[in-house]
Amino acid sequence: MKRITINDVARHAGVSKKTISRVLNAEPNVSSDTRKKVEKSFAELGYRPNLQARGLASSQSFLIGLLYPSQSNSYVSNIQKGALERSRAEGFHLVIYPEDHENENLVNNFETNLNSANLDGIILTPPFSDMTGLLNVLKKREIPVVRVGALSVLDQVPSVISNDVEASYDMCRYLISIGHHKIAIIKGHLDHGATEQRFKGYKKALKEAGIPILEQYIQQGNFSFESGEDCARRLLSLPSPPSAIFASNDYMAAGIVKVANQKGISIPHDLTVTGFDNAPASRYIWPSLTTIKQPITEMAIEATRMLIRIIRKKPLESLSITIKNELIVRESSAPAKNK
Amino acid sequence: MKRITINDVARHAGVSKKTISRVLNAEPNVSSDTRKKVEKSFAELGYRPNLQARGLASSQSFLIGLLYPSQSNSYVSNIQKGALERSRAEGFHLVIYPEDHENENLVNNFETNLNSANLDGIILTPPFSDMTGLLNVLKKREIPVVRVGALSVLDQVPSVISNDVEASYDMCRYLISIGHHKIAIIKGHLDHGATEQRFKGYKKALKEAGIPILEQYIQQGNFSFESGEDCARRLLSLPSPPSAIFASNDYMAAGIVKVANQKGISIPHDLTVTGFDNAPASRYIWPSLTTIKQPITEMAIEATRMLIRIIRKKPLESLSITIKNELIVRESSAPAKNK
DNA sequence: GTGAAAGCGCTAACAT
DNA sequence: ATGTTAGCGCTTTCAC
Repeated sequence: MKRITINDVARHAGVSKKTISRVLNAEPNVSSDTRKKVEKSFAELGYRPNLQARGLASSQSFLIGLLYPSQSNSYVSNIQKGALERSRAEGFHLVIYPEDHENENLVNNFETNLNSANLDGIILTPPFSDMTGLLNVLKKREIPVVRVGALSVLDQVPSVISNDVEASYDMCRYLISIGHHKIAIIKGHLDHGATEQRFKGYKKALKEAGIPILEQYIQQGNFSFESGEDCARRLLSLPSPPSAIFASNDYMAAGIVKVANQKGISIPHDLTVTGFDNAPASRYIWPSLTTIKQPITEMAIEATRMLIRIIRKKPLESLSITIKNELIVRESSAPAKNK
Repeated sequence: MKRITINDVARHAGVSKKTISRVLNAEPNVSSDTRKKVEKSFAELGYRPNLQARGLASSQSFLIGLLYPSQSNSYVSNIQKGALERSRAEGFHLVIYPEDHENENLVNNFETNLNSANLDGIILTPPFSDMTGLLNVLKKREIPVVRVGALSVLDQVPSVISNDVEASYDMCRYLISIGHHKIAIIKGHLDHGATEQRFKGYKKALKEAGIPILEQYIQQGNFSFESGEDCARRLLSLPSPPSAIFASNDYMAAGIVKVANQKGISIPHDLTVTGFDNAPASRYIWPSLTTIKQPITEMAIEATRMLIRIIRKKPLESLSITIKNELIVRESSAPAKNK
């Protein structure tokens, strides 16, 4: 089966190659008659342009790269979902690059990809969104970049974020509103920017409500299930244990639930537990977790839309877009008991 | 920053374009002296070949497509992981195509991708691995394909599978070995091929052990958490409830755990629950689930390896490769109580 | 509004 | 073992 090329279409439609190309690229200066004729030929011949050839001639690739940490989870699936939705709609293909963010050679490795694939643009997810070394290389090579979930605001590098401080503030406000005063927090991994943000929201909400922030109610976790268990054990053996524990992610919250179950502490009757992220597991454990749903897919859609605008050299409406998080109340939280 | 091309390298190394090309493609007939000289020039100039140009000249794309169902989960992440590991090592890029498997236009949509991206080969995951319509199109276009987790054995279309019948047989053998006779099963979604396979293993193990297969111990679920809850409620209100329930996936098993917890039935003391898939949630719920770990990443690695061999027109050792599943015993199973 | 010519960076086929 | 020539399928440039 011989491949149909632009020449075949040109012959079939009785016009020049260039006119076909114009139709293909939606360029102006084609009469609507000609355009129709050409489109008819496309259909009749079953013509599909060759990406490689277009790419070579126009130094494009129609490929968008997605860089994300290799030990990934549901966050990444949702990012992929969003990025694909837009790329596909605009005729781009999505090429995925999981990388170990602790790898020394990260920038080098990734540059090799860049060069060989000739990516038209790149979407960065955390923690890559804040790696200045990487961003500098990308900037020097003038490759369009959009950052998702970045912490720092950088001139010239567009980003799409959600507000973790606000979300965590909302969560704590909710806990306070249902009568909790003894609210503990389990913090996340120190390397992760979100950790500090989520802690900020906690402090803000408590301070505003006039609740003292107690050292013993602040535990350092690392986002793992096991660290959630450890911190929960410490919190629950305190002389005056908290009535609510806010874990900085769902896996740690799941660890709390396990420890509580083992100790015969009933959730939410005796203890309220909340998480963050709306991980799939948050639905499957019992009781299901009250948590924060980040608009991950939506963020990726928006990021991809922005990226394609940059690739096409169209102006951006705004350099940074914030999408709201959502509080999801499930079974693991209930009003504090009056004592 | 001007792009370094093969011409620059040729000039720099004092050889012809073609020789550079030979070194690039690891072709024979280059003296090791020349090869070294060229490689030195590569390094000094920072030369990186252009994918588009190579592709156009050799009608390749160095792109491998991964087709998977869009409502995907941890299965897909693991497939991606494996496929990437191999593709990357061999200089291919992975382009992802989530598609709705119930979409009527699937084959057409996907053909458009094929045409425009010029994929060198395609990896099919369930349920696409068994779609004959799709396979026929791919065959007609002579595009290399490898199927992961396919049920049917097809001539000429290589596949990498794991043995669900055997895994489910192993699971039931394990339950029997720790003293369970009253073993119920919750079946999966009827459209899913794995459902029947997993049921077969169950029947085989019970039959072999001389345990009668009781109608009331066989429940029809659909792989969802909620269907697990429903089936569990029915099973646990039976006059003679089972001492062990084998759910055909982890989400349904999580549903059983929830219902048992609500009813005050202690797992594994009063009831053993097992799942299938080793989904992340199986670790996070309490008690954690005894389950089957499918070698998903390994399957994808193997599939990609095979695919690249086909692309390179090297012979395949075998048309179908089977990788063993693994039984993971966690907290949700315990010996049956003697009554 | 349309077309002709040149060339993107590389490899295939054929020399030598 | 190495080089020459042509051309992959398209876009760019510039002409009409």
